[in-house]
Order: sequence, then structure tokens, then C-alpha cells
Amino acid sequence: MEKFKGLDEEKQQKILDAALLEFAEHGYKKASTNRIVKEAGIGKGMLFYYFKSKKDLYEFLAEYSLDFVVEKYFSRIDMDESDFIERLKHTSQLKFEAQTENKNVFNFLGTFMLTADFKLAPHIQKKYETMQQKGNAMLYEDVDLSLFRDDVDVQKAFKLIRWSIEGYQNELLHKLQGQSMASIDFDPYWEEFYEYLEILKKSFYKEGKRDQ
Amino acid sequence: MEKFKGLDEEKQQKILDAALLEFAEHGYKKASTNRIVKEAGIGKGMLFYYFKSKKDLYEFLAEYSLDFVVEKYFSRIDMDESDFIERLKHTSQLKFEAQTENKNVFNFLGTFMLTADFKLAPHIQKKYETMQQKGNAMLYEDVDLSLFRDDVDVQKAFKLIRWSIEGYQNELLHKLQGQSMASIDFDPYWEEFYEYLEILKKSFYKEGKRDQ
DNA sequence: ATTATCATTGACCACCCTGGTCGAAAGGAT
DNA sequence: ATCCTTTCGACCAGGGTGGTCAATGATAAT
Repeated sequence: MEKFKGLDEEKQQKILDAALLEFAEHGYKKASTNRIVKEAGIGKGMLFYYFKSKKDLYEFLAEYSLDFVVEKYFSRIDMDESDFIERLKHTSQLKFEAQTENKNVFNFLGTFMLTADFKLAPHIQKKYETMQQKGNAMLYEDVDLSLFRDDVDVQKAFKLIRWSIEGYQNELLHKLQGQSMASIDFDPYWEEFYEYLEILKKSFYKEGKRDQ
Repeated sequence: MEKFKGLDEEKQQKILDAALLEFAEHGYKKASTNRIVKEAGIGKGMLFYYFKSKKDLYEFLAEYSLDFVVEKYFSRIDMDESDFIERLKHTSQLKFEAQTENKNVFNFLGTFMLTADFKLAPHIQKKYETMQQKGNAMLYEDVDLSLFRDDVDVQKAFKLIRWSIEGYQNELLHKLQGQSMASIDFDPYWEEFYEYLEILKKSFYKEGKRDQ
């Protein structure tokens, strides 16, 4: 595993990408080390030279992915933005940038707790849980509640807004499925996204607080 | 396949459930006929006595599922309800009832177009497409647009409301994951669901039109 | 030029699982 | 007793599995 870290960045990335993709698509058990080495363009032996087993590789990927998403996403959330929707807007951009930088990490993280049919190393398990927990808290902490209408439960409004945003992102993902990221001009989609956010503000914020 | 239809309902259902579950979990190719027969409690030979091949079984399940969901869900949507949110409330109940009656059909349908790596029989393909198309139209047809606020794009409001409802349903599904359906008292969750719907009305409908 | 160390390969292993077959046996009806 | 229909599961060839290892190439030290 120290052997692996001594490789040029480029080769490392190619192997990581291949492995992340394979595990994300097939889950732990049904993922194939043969397909990974073929996709990564290395000999079969090397994978087990770098990582002593499939499980070892999997745990390495888990830790790598968690660290990546913490550094490129969570640690950059702007907690000084007290407008809930603006904060979500900002974090959506961060998430997009992080996803553009490494698409596979997110796919992998989306499935890895569900498909690991063995007990993860405790420190990884812990890292995952605290990330999940803290990440969630960061979205709601120090939000200016006075922006919200008085006649709706703010906690429920939070959820509705988040579901709406996730809904838009999922639909977009589905719509753009199959096209290469590089070939897409995202600007009009951001425009559309902002329009939805404006509607959410109109709907869930006090009248006086809109548009300032 | 006529052989299969001659079985007692109970045995048929056991086989269908086992197969739907297996395909839903693993997709077409990686689904195992061995696991299906074990789960269904029949000998290996019988599966190929009833259905001549794995592919045959798969297409039978597809048609069966489509028919089921059309009869138990789509055909029962109340098109006379012109209040969009009320219509969605009603369809949510229908969907819940249909899901309770046959959980696996929905899981299967959620994945079957994605994982079939062969060309489905044209009449099944067609049935699927028209269902998708008509089903979508039924949600929006003859909706009373005057209920909606004038300052938001109604089409966008439609989407936001649907995403919200799907978000709630997904979260609930995730929260109740692992518990047996029968052991759950769903009433409080319906209550909570209705509260969310009320908020959506407050947010997206005209002031005067709320609470009548 | 020789040796020693490290990096890399892919053929190979024993094992497991696959979709599908088939001979045998068990009922059931006449 | 004869036929037909159901039912079973051992069995098949083929393919994929995670992992190993003898062989080779590359690089540098002596």
C-alpha cells in the first residue's frame, strides 16, 4: 500500500477511478478485480502487489473517498451565510465542482455502506458516521429563522426545500445521463436551478424578506 | 407458460415473488435462477418447465408487473379531483395500497428497463412506454390552475410539489427499512404526510384559496 | 559486466456458480 | 396396468472468482 502511494499521480488516479467505478456499479461482492485491472490498464498481479486483497482495496477506497469529500465539500461550506436557501445554493455549487473533479467518488460513497458485506475497520466506520452527522448539522446551524413564514413549521420547511433541491438534481442527472460531462454547457441549468430557488424563497419566506 | 398459469394462486405467487425480488436486487444478468428456485421452494427443473428460459421468465414478469400497476394504480386515479395536491394525496394512497398488496412488483419495475441487456418483446416495450406517458399525463390533466399563486410558474410549482412528495416517501422508506410492513402503524406517518401537504398548499396556492 | 533489488506481467490455480438438461420417480386418471 | 403430467435434483460444460508465482524487464550499485 505504500507501494501504491509511490506511483505517479496519473497512474494512481487511473486505478482508483477503475476501482471506484467497479465497486459503485456492482457492490463489494460482485465487483470483479479482473475488470478493475483491465479498465485500469495494469496486470492482474499489480493490484495485489499494491493492495494485499480485495477487501484491503475496498477499505482504502472508502477512506480515500471520505477524505476527498470532506476536504473538497464539507470543509468549504460557508457557515456565515445565514440564508438557508442561499447556503444550499452555495453548497450545490461546491458539490458540483467536487463531482466534476472526481465523479466516481460520489457514486462510490452512495453505495459503499450498503454493499459492504463485511465489518469495516472501526476507524473508517467512525469517520463515515461523524461525516454524515456533522455534514447534516452544517446545513442547519446558525440559519436565520426569521426569514421563514410564521405560519409553517420551520423544520418541515427545511425538509421540503431540501427534497425539492434533491429532486431537481436527480432529474437533471437523469436527463443528462449518457452525455459526456465535458460536452455540456451547464449555465442554462444553473439559471433554471436559480429560478426554482427563487420560487422556494417566495413560497417559504416571509413576504417582506423576499428580494433584497 | 400455460403450465404455470394452471398452478394454485399461492404457488404462483411464491414463484413470482421470488423471481421479482431476485431480478430487482441483481438486475437481469446477475440474477440467479438457482436462488429463485430455492427461495420459491421448488425444484430447479420446474422453473424451466413453466418458463422455457430465464429471458422468458423475465418478460413474463415484466408484462405481469405492468398489468398489475396499471390495474391497481393508474386506472384508479381520480381525474375528477381538480386540486393538484389533493390528487397527489389520493394517488399516494393508491400507490401505498398497491405496494402493500405486492411490494416486489414496484421494486422490479423500478429497475427492469435499466438492467435488461437484451431487446424486450416489442409489445412489452410499447406497453411500458404508453404507461409511462399516460401515467405522467394523468397527474397534470384538468388541474385547476387558478388555485396556484400568480407569481410563480405553475409548471415549476408542479415539479417542486412532486419532488417534495417523493422526498418524503423516500425518507419514510429509508427510515422504516428493515421493519416488517405488518408491524408498522402507518397512521402517524399519514398524519405527518398530510401536514407536509398543508404546508405545500400554503406555499404554492393563492391565499384566498387555502382552507376551504 | 555483474549482481541485487524492485516492478510488472499474465498464465495458472482450485473453487464456485451459471443457465439449462434429463433420466428417474411419483402421482393421478382411466 | 397403462398412460400422461408433474416434480425433482444430480449433472453438465462453460465461464468467472480472488489470489499466486515463476519469469521477465528495468534500474541502479558495485
